[in-house]
Amino acid sequence: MPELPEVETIKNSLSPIIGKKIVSIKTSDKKFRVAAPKNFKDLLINQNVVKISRRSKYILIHLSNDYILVIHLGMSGKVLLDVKLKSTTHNHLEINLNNDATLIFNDPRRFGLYTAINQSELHLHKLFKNLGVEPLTDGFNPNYLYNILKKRAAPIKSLLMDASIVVGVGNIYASESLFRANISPLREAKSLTTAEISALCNSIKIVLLDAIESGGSTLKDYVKSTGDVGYFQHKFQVYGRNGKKCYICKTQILNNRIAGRSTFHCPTCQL
DNA sequence: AAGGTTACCTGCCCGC
DNA sequence: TGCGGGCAGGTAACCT
Repeated sequence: MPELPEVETIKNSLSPIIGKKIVSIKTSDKKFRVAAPKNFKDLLINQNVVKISRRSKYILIHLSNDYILVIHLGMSGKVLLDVKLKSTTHNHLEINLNNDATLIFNDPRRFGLYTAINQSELHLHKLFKNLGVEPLTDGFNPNYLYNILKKRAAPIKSLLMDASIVVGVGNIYASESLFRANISPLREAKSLTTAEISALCNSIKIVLLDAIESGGSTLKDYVKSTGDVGYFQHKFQVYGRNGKKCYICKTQILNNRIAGRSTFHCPTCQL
């Protein structure tokens, strides 16, 4: 489900659990691509939530024993605080806190994960050690991007979704950022001019910030931990608009498959 | 080594 | 109504 804006929105909505203590935990014991450690519950029980942060598309819930409850939502994951779902079939984590609140991690497709990692080992962990820069930091700038893109022949859109280059940009925001920078997603990365790279870098930041401000994008049933929906989907210029007219020039929006993913763009506005 | 393809899962929507 | 196919916001293992 979520890209950076959705994960950031969910993270922010979890602030009510800061300072609360974990009193009980129920897991589904269903198989995930990354298994939680055997002593997962022991690592969490009786610990206080110290703070909540985000790295890439991972939600990090920092505990008083220096362990971090790590949650990734994959394509279909949700994190809910005191919200009842129609079906609890895919609840994999139910965490009860000492204020009677319940945190739920629900994920039908199980492309996400939950685990506990010691704070001191996080940056060495296989899930984190190859992650690139955060797009909303100064480390993500035209110079950084140029030095990587100049050597690469892949379509620019594929590289925007490569988390070893820049994290958090998924299939929606890659298409939306390229539209706003007037760059075709099919372009060879190394063919981009420095001016185009600057525009793209800027577009990515603006689109992500705008989406965060809108509470993320709700496609099917994306909900914040409060159960509320996001609104950025109403601002999509190209994503999912295959065959519809470009809002700028009225040309039909195209859907191409790039590295196995649907990719939307306006062939007139984006060159 | 880079880039494309496939697999991992369930649910939903569409056409027959 | 039922079934099969295709698709879905992510990631990583695997092939050229």
